[in-house]
Amino acid sequence: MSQSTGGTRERIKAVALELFTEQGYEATSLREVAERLGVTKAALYYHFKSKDEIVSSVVEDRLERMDALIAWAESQPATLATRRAVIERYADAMFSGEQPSVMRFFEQNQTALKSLSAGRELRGRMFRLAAAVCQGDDSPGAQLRAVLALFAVHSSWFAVRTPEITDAERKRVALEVADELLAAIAAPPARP
Amino acid sequence: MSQSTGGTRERIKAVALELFTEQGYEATSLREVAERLGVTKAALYYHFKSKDEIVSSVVEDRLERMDALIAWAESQPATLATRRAVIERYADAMFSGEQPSVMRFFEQNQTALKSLSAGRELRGRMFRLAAAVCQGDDSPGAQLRAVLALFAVHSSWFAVRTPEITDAERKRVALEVADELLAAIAAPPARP
DNA sequence: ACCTGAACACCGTTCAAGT
DNA sequence: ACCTGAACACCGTTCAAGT
Repeated sequence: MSQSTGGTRERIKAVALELFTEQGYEATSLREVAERLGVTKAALYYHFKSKDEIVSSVVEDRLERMDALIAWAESQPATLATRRAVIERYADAMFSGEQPSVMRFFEQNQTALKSLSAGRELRGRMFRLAAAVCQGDDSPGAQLRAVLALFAVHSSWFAVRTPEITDAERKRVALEVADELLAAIAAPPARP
Repeated sequence: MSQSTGGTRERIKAVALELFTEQGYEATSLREVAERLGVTKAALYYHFKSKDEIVSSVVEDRLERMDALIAWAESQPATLATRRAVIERYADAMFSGEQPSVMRFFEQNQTALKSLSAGRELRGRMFRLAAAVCQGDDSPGAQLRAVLALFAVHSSWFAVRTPEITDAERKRVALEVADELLAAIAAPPARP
């Protein structure tokens, strides 16, 4: 509908995501992005308000997915089954569609993301999701286990150095380790 | 001995570490560092070859500690007791002396560190240490658990949001969770 | 040995101007 | 609506020059 900007806006997003992931956000200049598109640096500012805002648009989908997941997680009972389901859905989201590239970008640019609005939003969502995962047990141990269970999904992308391992295998092992961590979070007494 | 540079070099390191941690490496300009010291930007280049090299000098101690720990870890038998001892020593190093500030810098600047020589060195050491921790079991699950055990130490700094928790408590809970993860790494058959 | 002043190429951003 | 050219203040780095 409001897609009046032809394809240029999408092409900028794609090229920026690629370069930001390869070289890092700060290390990639808008001149490079513009050159790759055969366009002038100033042209980018017709489509985006700032460099920061290019990242926001890339990360948008992911933020929405996380919001949906958080809402769902918070609506479920605080049981082990819920915790496992949340992590599994998270892993599904991370390993599916075009999210893996966004994911690699995220891993590469954690620090830069801190000073970007989109980055702070993402970080906030991670903490809310972790809180939802350890819902019903707010002990330090539970908080740490919840965060590490989410990290297990992320880490499986780079921590496992076995050659020729498939994405499916990475996911399986991530969930296996996450499950162990979650099992040590206490479930509150069942409510009548 | 070769400490001919009075105290300026050390003052630069201290101020840079502080600002880099607060605002991030890329977001901190050398002008800010210089101004804080009442000195000109160019003066910094008398003491350091580049901005990058300021970080290297800050991270130097830590690299040496990690080298020592890796060497020790690799010389020990591949038992659960060793894995636990490595993580415990790692935690001790992270929680002691002036390392906590370097640690926070490290957490804040993971991405920037990737394009810095010092950062790549640190990352390399982390992987070697993880490999040493899961020595004797190179399955994907073991690799992931080893990395997460190290992460547990790091994460305890920010993942646990309980107010008024002490550093000692953070360390205790980190080691508790790490121990669980390590227990699931297989020990090779004992050698005669 | 220690530091300054001035210059360098590059950065993100703005804006009047063109089609 | 879409893009350019030229300018802005700022960045990291260099270097001749001062003490």
